[in-house]
Amino acid sequence: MEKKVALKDVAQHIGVSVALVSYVLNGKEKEARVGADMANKIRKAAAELNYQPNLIAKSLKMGKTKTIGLIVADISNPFFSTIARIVEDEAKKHGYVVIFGSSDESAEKQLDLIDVFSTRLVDAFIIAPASGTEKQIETIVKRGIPVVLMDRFFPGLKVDCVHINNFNAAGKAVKQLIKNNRKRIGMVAYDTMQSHMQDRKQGYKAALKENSIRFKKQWLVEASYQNIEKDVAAKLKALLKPLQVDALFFATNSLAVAGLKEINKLGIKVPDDLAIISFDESDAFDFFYSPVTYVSQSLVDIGKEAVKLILNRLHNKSKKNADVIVEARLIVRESCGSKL
Amino acid sequence: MEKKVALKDVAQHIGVSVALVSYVLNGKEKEARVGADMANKIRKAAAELNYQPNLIAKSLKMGKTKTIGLIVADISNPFFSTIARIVEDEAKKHGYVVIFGSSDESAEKQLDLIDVFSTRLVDAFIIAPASGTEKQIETIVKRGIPVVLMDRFFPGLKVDCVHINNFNAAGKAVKQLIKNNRKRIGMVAYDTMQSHMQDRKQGYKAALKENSIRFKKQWLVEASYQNIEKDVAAKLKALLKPLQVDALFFATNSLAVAGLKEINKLGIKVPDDLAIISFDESDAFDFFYSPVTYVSQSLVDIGKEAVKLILNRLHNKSKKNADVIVEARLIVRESCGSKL
DNA sequence: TGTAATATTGTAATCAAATACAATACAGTT
DNA sequence: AACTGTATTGTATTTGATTACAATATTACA
Repeated sequence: MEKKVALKDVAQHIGVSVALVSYVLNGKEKEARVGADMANKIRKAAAELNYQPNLIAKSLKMGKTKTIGLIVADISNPFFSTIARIVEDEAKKHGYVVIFGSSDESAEKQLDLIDVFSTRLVDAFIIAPASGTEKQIETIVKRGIPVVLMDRFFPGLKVDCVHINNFNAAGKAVKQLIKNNRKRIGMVAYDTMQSHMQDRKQGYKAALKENSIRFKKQWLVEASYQNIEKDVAAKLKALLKPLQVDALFFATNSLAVAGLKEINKLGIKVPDDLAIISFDESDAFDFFYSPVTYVSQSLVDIGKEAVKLILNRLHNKSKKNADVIVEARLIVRESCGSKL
Repeated sequence: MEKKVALKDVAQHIGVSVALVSYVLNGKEKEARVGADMANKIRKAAAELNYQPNLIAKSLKMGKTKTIGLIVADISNPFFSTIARIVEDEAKKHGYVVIFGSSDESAEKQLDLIDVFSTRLVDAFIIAPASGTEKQIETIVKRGIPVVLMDRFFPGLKVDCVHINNFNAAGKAVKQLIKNNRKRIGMVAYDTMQSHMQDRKQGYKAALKENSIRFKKQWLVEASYQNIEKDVAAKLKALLKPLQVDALFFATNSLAVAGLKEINKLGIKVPDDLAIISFDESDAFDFFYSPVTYVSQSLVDIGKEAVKLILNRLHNKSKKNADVIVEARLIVRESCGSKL
């Protein structure tokens, strides 16, 4: 096990002060007026000794860690891991590294993660906030640490955020079902107050109303995040046996995957008996016997925009808070039925 | 923006030295023989001021960052993101945080990540190594930094690793196909020298041989990781049109997803025309019209064991290198056909 | 040659925390 | 009262790097 070589070692190796080495290796020879031959000698020595700066020491001195804390509901969910990958790539381009944490939609766990990341002095946060964590986000902002919310946000809270227009997206989906002559349209959502979910529900209801379809309470199936499988299975069964709707709109891919399994189990035929539209993508949607129509959010855009906003904050280029709306489009396939 | 409160602030607040505060807050009052009332006063002050230790400073002093660097091929791949989640949870239990990076199976990118993580002084690495990176791993070991390889490993290299027995697992899958009367069994794999892939191919060939089936070169379809989609589509088409096999064994879920799409496109019926078995899981497998039989690796075990091995190393509890074999079992469903 | 101006390089403080060692205080003993 | 021993608390160094400022060397010019 070789010991690490530090600035001091490089300096001693050629008999100069650490200051010089630091200046040269940071490209500040000009400002520090270091002689050209000295500079070369230093660079050569650093290379010879294979000097690697200690970023921890640098962080301590500079007060910056070049680290972004990413907090999502669950990194194993493809929706978030895909975003994570984009964030990773974008962050790397600018010398940042990402540490991640999964909140499981729990406010408590999220607070824990924020604390842990804070004591590690992450330079910024990118968060898909759990329900009821507005105060947590506010605290981060107050501390002067850049934050970007994604996927969800808190109306009224002054923070940068990136998300789609959930109200419209849901509306688009529901209108497509209506266009295909469906009149009794159910929705499967999470029972959370989070803005994105509320907006999807509102968008769904508004689309019904706009088309003079009277919303029925039992059409809205709400599952808890903590046990999707069981909740969806049980509550959906109640709605589908006997069949009280002719179409279903799923608020997320996880809900859809759970729901489609139950639909298969009940032997309901898509789209003839029941038309389907979901939010987000899934490999499963491509292989369902009736390829699933879905609202596609550009995860690439979400990830890229999130990092862009964070970098703007970090470089003080932004004044007031940004609210970036990312595109969402309906990918129409068999599952939503057809006009006739 | 409030300034951070440091040890010094707490000390000044009650007029004592930082040493005392440090001892007390680290639970070393006994060793340092700090008076009981003093200790209480300090704890109270720390709480009042909401003191949060600066882990960066601590890391510098202690030479430990309580951080694990996780390097996988692609964090957006559910196989790896699922493991990442397990690693995250296990690591958190022990006060560790995870930073991640995706190598895209590129040796160069992987080296980059290792360098970046090294300068940040991660305490340990968990890596699913890209092809041809044995030297990189060796270097880490030489530097005395704990590493655990997962999913893949390098025969002969002395490092801790966690993986399934790929040879046997592949054999099990192929034998199942043979049991179901398939005689012309193809395999779709990656064209890499990585041990896990080689073992799967060898297991496949051995199973054929053991059953007196003569392997034909064209049965083995090899795709490059860089463009799965096109490679699989093109090469599989060559094998399936006209149909030269009556069964296909996919070496990973990504390959299977790409392959199944092509199979659908070609209108080949599973399992009647073609029986299917894949490695790993996927939501897609559940929804394919003929539910896909697959080799299930326990990702939970892989993740947990990886962290366990790392912690052992970090606590010097381990002497020689461990080689943990995780269970893999065949989940038999429709796609692999039946006996008659 | 003396002095000012400029070019180079070194010194030392700083970041926040840990800790070896020093220092002081106080009680008990003779 | 002087001394020893233990109980408490403080001082100062260390970690590796950055950087303001000080110091020295060199060159230019009168």
